Amino acid sequence: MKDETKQRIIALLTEGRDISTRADIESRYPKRQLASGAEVMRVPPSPTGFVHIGTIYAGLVNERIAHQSDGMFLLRIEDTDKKREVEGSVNGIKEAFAHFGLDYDGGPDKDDGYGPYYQSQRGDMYLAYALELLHTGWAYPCFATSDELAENAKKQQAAKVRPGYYGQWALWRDKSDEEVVAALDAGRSFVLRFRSRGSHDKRIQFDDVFKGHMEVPENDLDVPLIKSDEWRLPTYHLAHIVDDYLMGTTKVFRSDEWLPSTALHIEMSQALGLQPFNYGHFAPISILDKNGGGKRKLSKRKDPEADVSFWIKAGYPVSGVHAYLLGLANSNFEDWYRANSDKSVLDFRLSLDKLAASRAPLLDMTKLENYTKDVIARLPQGAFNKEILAWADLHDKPLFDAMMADPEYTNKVLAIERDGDNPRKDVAKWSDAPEQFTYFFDPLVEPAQKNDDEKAACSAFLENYDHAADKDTWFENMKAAAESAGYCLDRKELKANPDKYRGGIVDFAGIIRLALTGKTRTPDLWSIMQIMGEDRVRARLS
RNA sequence: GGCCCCAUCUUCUAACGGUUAGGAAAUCGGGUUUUCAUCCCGGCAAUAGGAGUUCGAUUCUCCUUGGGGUCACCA
Repeated sequence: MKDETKQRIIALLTEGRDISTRADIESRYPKRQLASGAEVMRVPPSPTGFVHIGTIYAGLVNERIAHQSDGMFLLRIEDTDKKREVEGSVNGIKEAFAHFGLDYDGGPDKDDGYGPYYQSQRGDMYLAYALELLHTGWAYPCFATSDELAENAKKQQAAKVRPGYYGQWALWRDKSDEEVVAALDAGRSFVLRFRSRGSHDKRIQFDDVFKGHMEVPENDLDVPLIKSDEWRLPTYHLAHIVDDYLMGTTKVFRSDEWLPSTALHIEMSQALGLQPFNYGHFAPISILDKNGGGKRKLSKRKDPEADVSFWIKAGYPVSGVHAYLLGLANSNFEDWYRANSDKSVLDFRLSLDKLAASRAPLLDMTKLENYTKDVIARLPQGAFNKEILAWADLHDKPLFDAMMADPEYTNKVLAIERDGDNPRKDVAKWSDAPEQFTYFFDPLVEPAQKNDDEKAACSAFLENYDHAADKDTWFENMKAAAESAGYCLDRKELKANPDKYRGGIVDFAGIIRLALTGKTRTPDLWSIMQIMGEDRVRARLS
């Protein structure tokens, strides 16, 4: 291609804008001054909808590796596809990162000197590198229409050859200068494509942080570098190379879907005279298909738990989520967690060699709740109250109002059986609050309908009830009530003559519990009654 | 279809080539708590299949099967 033609292409790409040279740009982004061993990690979500829990997982891993090594953690918004962009997504990303405690050192609205962290604001930089590639013969314009591309693919399918834009199938790779000029004259739109020098028959090697030594075919795809749209933004491939180079990324962690394009990214690095990145590919979190189809990637459509706003609304405590995710990343976390119950989960040191996430781990909400229950049980009372109230304020106004109406009573309610070495573990997420506490608040409780047996049991209980009694005496009283109502106090006796009794003390207590709370599983009855007060107890049982 | 990744209990996983294949979650059973939980103890449960290398294979090699990814002007 003649220089003159290249100049025309450049003029069209830049639309008269003054594009800095690569040297200029690189002088503005000097190498970061960091201690040796410090890692610069990043997570690059695209603002195309809600935030995926996998992004939080990747974010946590990258953030831990960065900050454990006194390095930097960056959040880069990959918004090069303006058509797919969804309004408000960036806010969602920022909120989700804030919610899950992923503090980035560089990111949207937080420039550490290596920004901007919106790719759409870095267009000129990508162009500078793209133009260099054009000059050095590593790029060329392609005027193919989508119809032509589709026809190409059809032919390849018919010929049973490997699909893709490469070699002889690269329509515009070897066009003459005249043909390019003609297309330019006709005003046809074009993309700038990479001119690969690789061969599918040859193999290249690289070391993956997680998967170890890899050997794959060389890239030979002439992928688009710069799109034909009005913004002239780059595709992911170019943006990744340029950004991670300028931002000083030391390790590129990404999900497995990027593995096949790693050969391309290595070739592109070489085309720009750069050292290829240190890549690490991990399997994305998946979920068990409800229709029995087996494991699959967590899908935004079918699985509400893929969306972090589900997690936030449900009110899973952040450190419990951290614990679960850390356990997914490093299986030795569980042992550490048990041995260090007094420490913050973020004191755990994540190790890369154990993060051999080879298979897609299944999201296990039950195991997650096992962690969150424990985390909540360990929470200081003040923090617990604050979280419950905050959740209720947002999601259960009646409960919130009832709680606020009598703070002293509410404090007692929320503190029930949370002290001591073995606190209750009834609450796995803040949205469990209504189920656990609503029954304490009169305005929210429907009077229980009692059958004759229940009525008899309740009145027997009340006859023997002494609100001022201590727990032991209270229990003696309950036993007396049970006996008078026809319940057996002795297990063996009950087992021997089950027909002689209405049931055991367990059954009697169960009736009282149900009448008092409407539930079969609650904290200790005496404690509940002490908190509720005599009037309320008598009202509910009569 | 080509290429690539992956394969241990139901789930998450551990095991320098030598272990009764370990732990955790779930589940089941027992115990403590004269109620509910907590807590403690125990049970059930796996190396996808087939060759090969080796004294010895979950571990290394190959094949088969199965799952996933990719081959877009999406990232």
